This record gives sequence, C-alpha cells and structure tokens, in this order.
Amino acid sequence: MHIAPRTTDLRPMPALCSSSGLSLAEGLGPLGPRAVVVRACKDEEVVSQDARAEYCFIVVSGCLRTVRLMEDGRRHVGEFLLSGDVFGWEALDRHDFAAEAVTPVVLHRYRRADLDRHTERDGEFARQMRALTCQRLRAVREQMLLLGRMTASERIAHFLLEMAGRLESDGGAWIELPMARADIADYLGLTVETVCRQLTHLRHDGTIAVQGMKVTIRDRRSLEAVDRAGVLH
Amino acid sequence: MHIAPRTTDLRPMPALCSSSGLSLAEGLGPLGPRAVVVRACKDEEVVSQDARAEYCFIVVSGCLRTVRLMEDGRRHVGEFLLSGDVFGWEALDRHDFAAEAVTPVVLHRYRRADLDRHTERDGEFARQMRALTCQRLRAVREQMLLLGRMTASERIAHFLLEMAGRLESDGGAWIELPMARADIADYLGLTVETVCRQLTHLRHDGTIAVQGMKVTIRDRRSLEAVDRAGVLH
DNA sequence: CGGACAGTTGAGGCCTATCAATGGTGGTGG
DNA sequence: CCACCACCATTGATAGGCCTCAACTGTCCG
Repeated sequence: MHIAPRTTDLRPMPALCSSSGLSLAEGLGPLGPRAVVVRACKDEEVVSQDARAEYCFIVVSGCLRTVRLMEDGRRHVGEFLLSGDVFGWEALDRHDFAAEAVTPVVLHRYRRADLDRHTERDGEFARQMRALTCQRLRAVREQMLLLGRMTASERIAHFLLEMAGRLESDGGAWIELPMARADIADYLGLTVETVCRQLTHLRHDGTIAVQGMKVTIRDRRSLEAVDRAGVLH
Repeated sequence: MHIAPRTTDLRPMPALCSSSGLSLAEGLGPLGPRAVVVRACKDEEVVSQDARAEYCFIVVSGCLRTVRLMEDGRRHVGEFLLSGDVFGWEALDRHDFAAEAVTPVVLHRYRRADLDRHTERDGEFARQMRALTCQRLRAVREQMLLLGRMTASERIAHFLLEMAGRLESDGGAWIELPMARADIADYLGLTVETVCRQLTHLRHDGTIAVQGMKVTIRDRRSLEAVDRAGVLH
C-alpha cells in the first residue's frame, strides 16, 4: 500500500462524527485502537488497487475517489468519500480498487487487525461496522441502477442531488463540488463532454447555476422530477 | 414480505455447502437458529422491494434474481443467486430490492433476529457473515465497472465466463443458463435484442454454441480476450 | 507572456435502443 | 393428437443518444 509520505503524529482515536450518521468512534473508548493521522495531497494515491488490505481509514476532511482502471485506460470511479466516510474495512484480503485524493485530505488510519480484535470484543462496535458495510452496499446498488438504466440527464440530476445532500452548503444554496468534470464523468459512466452539455442544458433551463466548481440548485423540483424516475413509488 | 405460500416443515439448520466457498452452516451447531424450508415457483416473488427485512435466506437449489424497478417500467437485475448464496443479510431496516425466483427454488429461511443473536455469540460465524457481505460488495463493484464502462460484447463475454464459473457443467462443456434473455439484458444494462445479437455474433465466430438456454464455450481464449479488457494487468 | 490544463461547444459517426416482423416452442384445449 | 395461442428468441430496418474528434476559451502558474 502506498501511503502518503507525511504520516505524522500518533494519537488516540478522536471523537468523530460521521456524515452518514454512524460514527466509527462511538463505542471506542480510550482503550480502542489508535489512529495514525495521514495526509495526502491532491491526486495522491492513498491505497493502491490490489494492495494488501492492512489498513482501514476514516476521512477527516477533504474528498477521495475510489478508482478502477482498465487495461486500455478506461477509468471508473466507484464512489466519492467525504468527511466521516470509512474505507478499507470492506476489503477481504486485498483492496479491489485504488483510493486517490480528489482534494488535499486528512485521514485517520487504523490497523485492520486492531479493529478486527476490537470488533470481537465490542458487540456494539461490530454492529455499527456491519451497518456501515450494508449502507455502502446499498449505495453501490443504487449506483448500479443509475449506470445500467438511467439516461445522461437522469444521472446528472441524481448526482447533483446526491452531492447537495452530502456536501455542506455554505449558508447560501451554493455548493462547491470538490471533483473535476472528468471525475464526475467516470463516476456516472459518461464522458466529460456529455457531463458539460448536460450541465449547460440545466443552466439554460434555469434549473441550476454554475460557476466553475460551484453549483447552486435554483429549481429543486425540476431536478427531482428527473431523478424521481429512478425511485420506485 | 411476501413469502411463498407453501412454507413447510421446520427443521434444524442443515449442513450446507456454499458455492462461494463459505458456508452459513459452518459454526452453527444444533443449537443454532432453525431454518424453515421455503419453496417458490418460477417468477414468484420471495422478497418484495421495500419490505421490512425480517428474514434472511440461503438458496438450496434453483436460481433467483434481485430486481429493482423504475416508475416507467425500466428494470434492473442486480444479481443472480444460485445454490449456496445468501441474501437478506445485508439489508438494513428494509430490503432495497425484490428477489424473484428465476426457476423453481428451494430456500432456507432464517429469522434475522435469531442470526443476529447467534452472530454475537459466535465470533467465527460473525467473521464468515462479514466475509460474505464483503464478497457481495466486491461482486457488485465489479458489476459497476461493467455497467459503466464496458461495451455490449464485453458484457456478454464477461457474463458467459461468470456463469460458466458458477454453474455446474454437466460433464460436457454445456451449461444451462437458468434465466431468460430479458433477465440477462436487465442484468447487463442492455436490451434483449442486443443480447441476442451479441450471442449470434459469438456463435458465428465459433466462439460459443447456443441451443436455446444451453450454451457451450468452444473458444475460451476468445471470450477471455474480450473480457480481460475489464481487468487490470 | 506563454504553456499546460480543465472546461465548453460544435460536427459527425457509431453503438445501441427502438420498432417491427418472423420463427420457434411449450402449453392448453378441443 | 393436433390446432391454436402465448410467449420467447431472433433478425432486420431505422433512429437517436452518447461518444469521438476537434477547436476554442478561460484560468492558473511558472
């Protein structure tokens, strides 16, 4: 595993509030596994595809992407990881994808062996980790429906709503997308050009406003009308 | 949850060998949760989408599909479940997809609450269930790459190799696909017509032979050459 | 100021979806 | 036992959505 070179201080696991509503920290007392703070700069690889899965991470700040590459260069982004998200826990022997920093990131790193031991001792912690994995599975399955059956405009609408829900809006309605168009394209199974065109289309409709990486949703109804096509009932 | 009406006998959990190399039965002694045998006929729904997740199932024989529907009728098949596969374990509060019988199936049904209790008592069992969930996650992620970035011919090649690996070949090289073309199409994010055309193309190439639902791979190299595009290295 | 790179927009083509028709097969009822 | 029907599989013709290629713009940074 390729770890960012500036691994720094060692400290007990901090209290951390997960954006997904679950906290890895809950249930871990001062006797729990210790975290190593890891930093990575933009586009740096934190975990290599096929690397032995020795560590597990929590995102403290910043954004990462999980990436799979094909021989001929085609790329797929599995998911974006934001503050509070956990990754590396669901690996078996090896990571089956790479994790790269989309922005500069701060992570807490845990030895999986330590967490495994802790899991066996703390039933509540085990339950939470299991729930985390199940949530991940649910999210990935929803993405499968998107990739298999949705049109480009539906994918974009879905993506914008997802990000609006996960990212902090700074008081106003503006959200700052941390990732580039290419990342969005590889996440949605589209090309950069198609992503641009769809955004332009929504902009001309007045549904959204775009300024570089900043986006604001002006007409949430319209977006949801497109996105709702993907939900039963 | 809509359970097949012919729920029958009650019996202690049987020894069962999973096709994925893991057995839910392992680690469960005679004191483990009890299984109810459930049967469902072709196309019968075993679990409804959004139903409360009360039960967990192991496939004893037959084949099922997990299905998600969109308002306008578009359908997505998440995965095919074969003998030894477990489903319902990874649900949180509710199942986020339906499970339908592709062929007549026999299942063993467990109360999730019972399994949860057993999980807390038996660390080895818990580890196995966790590994099962992780394997499922890995499989679903691979499918994401397929849906997001592979061409129709690559998807078909990948599918045939996957099924050849999972299904019993009857001594000869012939495998009997349990599912219809429409199921394959919804699984691969294609249309029925495209699936047919790709199979025809492979047949004309001499790569495979097709007789209805029976398929045999005549030139494995060719298939792998197409499929390998999806794997790194 | 210039080069690199991300984003945007345009033109054209290809792959796959859509629509339509035919062939094959299994089940059912006369 | 066979005719009929429903359904699935297959094949063809056409259209459309998204990709590919290309040019241009804007921005950041050396």
